[in-house]
Amino acid sequence: MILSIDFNSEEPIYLQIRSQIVHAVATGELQAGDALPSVRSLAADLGVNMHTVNKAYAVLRDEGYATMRRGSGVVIADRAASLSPETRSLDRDRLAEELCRLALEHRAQGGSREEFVTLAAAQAAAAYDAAPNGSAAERG
Amino acid sequence: MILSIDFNSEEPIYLQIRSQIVHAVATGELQAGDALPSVRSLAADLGVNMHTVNKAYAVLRDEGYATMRRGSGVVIADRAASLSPETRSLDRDRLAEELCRLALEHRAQGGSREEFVTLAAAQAAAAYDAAPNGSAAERG
DNA sequence: TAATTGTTATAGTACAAATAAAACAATTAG
DNA sequence: CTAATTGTTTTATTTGTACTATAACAATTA
Repeated sequence: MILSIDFNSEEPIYLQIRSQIVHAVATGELQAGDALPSVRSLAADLGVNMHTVNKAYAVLRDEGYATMRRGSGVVIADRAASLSPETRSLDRDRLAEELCRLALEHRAQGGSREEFVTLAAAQAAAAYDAAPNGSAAERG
Repeated sequence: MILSIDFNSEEPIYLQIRSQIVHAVATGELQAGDALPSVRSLAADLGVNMHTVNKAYAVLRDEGYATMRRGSGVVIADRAASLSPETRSLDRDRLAEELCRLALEHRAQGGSREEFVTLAAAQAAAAYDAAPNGSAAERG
């Protein structure tokens, strides 16, 4: 798990950290039970402040991706098992909302419905192909 | 064209204004040649500062959605006709990037590829159905 | 007991968002 | 031509977020 920070990016550092860890969870590079580096050590590795990493971890905890316990550290959570149906539904609503926004902007720019759906399917395929932990066949 | 501002939202006011106008362009409620209210009058209507509206309009101008001329005002542009192929390609790249991000987060949350594609298709259909200016059949 | 870990507090710098008041420049209406 | 309207620019203030810095506190682990 190697993180790279772009200090010139408009995206806040703590969100860059958060996104890359979520990415690793998506691809299976990080799995439930895996330990994340401590707040202090990751901060030292990245050359950022301790609080910046702590904020990234706190976001991951609030989103259900990780659990934090002082003394023992931060561990990737079993999100599928720990999520309530309500939270799951909220996630789905947020996804729908973002897709709606993208579709509308695409249309405003003169793009076709077919083009949007094709592009979405292509990106989904790419996201579900990136799998360092196993073959795509495992997920049907 | 009625705009509503949520002053408690995390989304900046000028982006709320921008988004709702893009929304209107997408549905056809606003078309090329249509005039937008002046910076000062819209600011007065919404109860915000003149500069906030001006910034929203400037963003729309930079994105190719509108043209601004002092004395005459702000007018919706014919975006499809005025866009260069390079800009069009950049828009497509940005869309792909956002879809990629959403697909990865969906997978990280335990969602399936099929679910993502289905949801994207549904939102696209909704976006292309919202049409106050004509029937869906007009666009094939 | 000592080290490590997350947590909290305080303070300071930097930047963006929004507001405010005022003036300037180009276009339009009378 | 004149006056009103419109976008543009300048300067300044307030507010909130991001990030850094230092320090201490609390729970777990070795």
